[in-house]
Amino acid sequence: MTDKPKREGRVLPAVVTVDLVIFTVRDDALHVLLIERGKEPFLGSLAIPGGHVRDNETLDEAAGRELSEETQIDSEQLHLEQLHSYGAPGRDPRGRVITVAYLALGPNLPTPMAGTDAKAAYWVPVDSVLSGHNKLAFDHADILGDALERARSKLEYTTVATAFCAEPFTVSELRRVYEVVWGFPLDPSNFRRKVTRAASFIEPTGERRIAETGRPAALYTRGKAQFLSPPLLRSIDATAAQGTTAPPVQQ
Amino acid sequence: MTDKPKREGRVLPAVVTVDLVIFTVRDDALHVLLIERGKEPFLGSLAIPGGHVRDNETLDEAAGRELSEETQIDSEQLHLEQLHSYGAPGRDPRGRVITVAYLALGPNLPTPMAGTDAKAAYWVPVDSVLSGHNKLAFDHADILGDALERARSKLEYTTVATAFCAEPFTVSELRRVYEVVWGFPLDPSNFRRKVTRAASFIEPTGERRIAETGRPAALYTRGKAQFLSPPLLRSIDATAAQGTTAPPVQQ
DNA sequence: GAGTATTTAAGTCAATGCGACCTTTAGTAG
DNA sequence: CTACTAAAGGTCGCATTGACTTAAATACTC
Repeated sequence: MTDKPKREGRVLPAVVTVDLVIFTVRDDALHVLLIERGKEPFLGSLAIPGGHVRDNETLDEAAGRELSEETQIDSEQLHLEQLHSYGAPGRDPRGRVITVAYLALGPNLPTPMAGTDAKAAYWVPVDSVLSGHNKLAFDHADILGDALERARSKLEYTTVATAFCAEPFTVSELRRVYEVVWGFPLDPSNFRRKVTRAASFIEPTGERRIAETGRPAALYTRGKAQFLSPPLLRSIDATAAQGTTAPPVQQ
Repeated sequence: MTDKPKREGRVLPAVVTVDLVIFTVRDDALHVLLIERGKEPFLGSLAIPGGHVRDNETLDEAAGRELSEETQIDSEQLHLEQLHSYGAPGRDPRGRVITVAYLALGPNLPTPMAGTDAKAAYWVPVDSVLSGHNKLAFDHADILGDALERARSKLEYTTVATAFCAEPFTVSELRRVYEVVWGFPLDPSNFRRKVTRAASFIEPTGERRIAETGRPAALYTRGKAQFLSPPLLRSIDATAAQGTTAPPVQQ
């Protein structure tokens, strides 16, 4: 609705941006793409990438454009969804800025070497940010926290975990995604039973991958299912678990 | 991020609004609060209520303010959460308007007789809108559809269903909420077993309500639990069920 | 080539949760 | 007192899951 009279002069025209929390799994840890700010405010601070929405594009298109600018990856390859909007009056010292945050998930991506912007970009382990010595700019720590919880819960009842895997992938690689995002180990056998019996979660290719050691693993591609029913729940007592580094791998 | 240069003149200052999808259960059907628009565009059309975000308030505060303006109800009583943001270029013919949609759930509310605005407001059955002969203004039909799906899925894994019930309430009233929102009947006995054994979903008051007929029902208040674990899933085959009127009550 | 290490894959079993269905309880109406 | 109604509680079988064990397939070592 937009038909309120602009009485009291309190109605605001605002700047609208999109910010992206881009997650990937590398080195058995969840990483987020951060940029180093090149200007005030928060010059030199780390921040999640983003940019202005242009006047001829939808919010989703703006997010997709920023994503490919930052990662130089075909944004079709990545999972991208709107997360939440943030618009507290003081969140940007320059004025009223409403940002629509997006969550992107992708397989181990190349380090983006200075994208279209001259900003330096890095993959940073998420838990090193959250246990944060170097604080993020603006309210980006809140956004990152919300994105992490969204990702964790989406792994429970959807099939998005496959977005973290480059095709083809093995069941162990998929399990490693769950372990790294949730922060605790899963039983390999029960996990295999769950994902292979779930309808259209993963599809066998018939191929096998010869590992350096151990039995060759069967390869799979993403199935067409979007949801996991019944869900794969984080165990109730493990809900308190925190940390996003590699969980203690059971030896 | 807000540090992009305004090159190309394509960066837009936009109008930001909040729109509210307010659901309640009355007469065994899910209803949504709609207003009749008093000015162009879409003069005379039905729309979900909303208004501009003011320059000194957060998005949540703007939503809460609009909610109490429209319903004249203490917004503390209602469940209110951000739903999604909509900002397609053409969604408002007057210019670029980004709206942050909120979802509100409440017990059977009074019909708001012309709130602070002179607009007429009505409770309308949701399925009569969706099977829609009278189309909603703007992209409000999309917003309503997203809100309905959000409400349906939130009933599965959270305890928000109690937000539809005025305290104290009975198990049957709570079950009726699920049936009306999901659109199909539930087994009364299994539902009772589920909600009474779930930790802190509902708390018995010790009181009973004498009905016109049948055994008196025990009364409950909302428990402190926010999540339902394990969730109460819509049955898999019933996922295709549609409609939000009263499901066929098993006689 | 036999044995070991390692990882994948499959199987077992008890406990839990749930759908379907039935029985009992506590009130009203006649 | 009897019929009726809705609440409340119980039973039983099936599917899923967690914990654990066993088998299979490869590389490496001696």
